[in-house]
Amino acid sequence: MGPKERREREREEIRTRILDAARELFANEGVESVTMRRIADRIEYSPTAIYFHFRDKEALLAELCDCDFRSFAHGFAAIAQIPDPVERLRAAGEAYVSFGLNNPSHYRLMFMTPKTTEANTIAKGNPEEDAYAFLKIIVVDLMEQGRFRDDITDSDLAAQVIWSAMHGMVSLEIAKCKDEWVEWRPVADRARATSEMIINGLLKEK
Amino acid sequence: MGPKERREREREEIRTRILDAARELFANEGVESVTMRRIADRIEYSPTAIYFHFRDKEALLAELCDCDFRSFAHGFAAIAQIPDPVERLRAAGEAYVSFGLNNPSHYRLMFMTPKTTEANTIAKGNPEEDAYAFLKIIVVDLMEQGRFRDDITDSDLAAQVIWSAMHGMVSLEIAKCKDEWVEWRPVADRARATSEMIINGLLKEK
DNA sequence: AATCCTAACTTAACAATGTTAAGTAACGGA
DNA sequence: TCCGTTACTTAACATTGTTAAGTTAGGATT
Repeated sequence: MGPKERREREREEIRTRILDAARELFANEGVESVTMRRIADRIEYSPTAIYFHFRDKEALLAELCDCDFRSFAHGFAAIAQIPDPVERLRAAGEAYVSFGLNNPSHYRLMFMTPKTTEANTIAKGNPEEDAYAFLKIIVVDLMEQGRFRDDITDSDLAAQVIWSAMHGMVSLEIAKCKDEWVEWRPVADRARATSEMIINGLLKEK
Repeated sequence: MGPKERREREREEIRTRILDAARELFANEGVESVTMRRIADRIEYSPTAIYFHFRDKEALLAELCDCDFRSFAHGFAAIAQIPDPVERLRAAGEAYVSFGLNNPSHYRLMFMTPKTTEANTIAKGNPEEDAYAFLKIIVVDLMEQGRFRDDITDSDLAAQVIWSAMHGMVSLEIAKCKDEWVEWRPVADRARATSEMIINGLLKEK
């Protein structure tokens, strides 16, 4: 079955070329520059050709988002080696913030935009692809070591609260950094203070 | 100067009619339903008439946003009466979350959408119009009573960290509540846990 | 080998959007 | 009475996502 496989391969190739073009536009010029026509220009196809490979623009963006989630999770690989879960949590927080500030377009698409599609291809629960799973391992490690305050027993709840707090910092920075209404403290200071608040607020003293 | 004033008044009236129509569309059908043509339909004017009263769509939305910020801040009036700043903080957090969950469209526009315009008409620093100022008063009260941990001395930094954490909760709920990737705990539980984390994380024990 | 069919496109078009250009009607001041 | 400004309207433009209707090339079928 030679020709059939070649066709399949070629189809996959143009698919990734579309995704790459979209990703590049997206990262360089922001989400509003990602139009079907501009993607098409870049790969020297007509705009309609894209529809043969993706149901619609949203499906294309969803697939981009999936890739981003995976590479985002990969970014935590080195941190997974840190033995002390408190230090690991601190490092993960720092990495999370760095990602958001360095990739605001991606962060917005990933975490600040309501999704209408539900299907994704992330290996749920695998910490190498699923950053939430990575965080949960930290939380469970902390819990097993008895580091949490006694009233905190739900590891999912704890993980979600931790994530939310860091997300709040990053997303507010992305959405409101231009706003002069508030005298913003440097984002690095806010990040550190948030980390310490999380640790002091959830863990036992000392 | 009779006619001139009447003109002025009529002008103001149609202006608010435009804003009201936009607000209604916005609250009922989401931000993507707010088009110049639909607003125009509602007030039985042509779409171009709106441009005589607002520079462009963004200016219109910015003005809506201003109104929302003001009424948002007004929502804290009753809470201002609570004498104990810790209880006031708790109540403010609850009110903040309620507002976000009950008005997700407004919340998105106010806090989750990067602004390109800078001018607004909020009385900065007045806690009746400026919710950040309201929060800051709580923080300053706490600080004057010596309730904060010793390493926390910057009231703006503290206010921003508190706000971020609550915002993270609300915004994640709005953007990702449909996402089945995470086994979300009930948002009310997350809200309470976040509040407690803030209080335990920033204040002295007991 | 001739035919057909389907996969992979292209061109043209549609409807919806924000926005602008050009025209018009009314009304107050000179 | 005339003029000009104010407050609009109609028509149009450019840009978007998306679809309809071809077209072409190459493997499969008879």
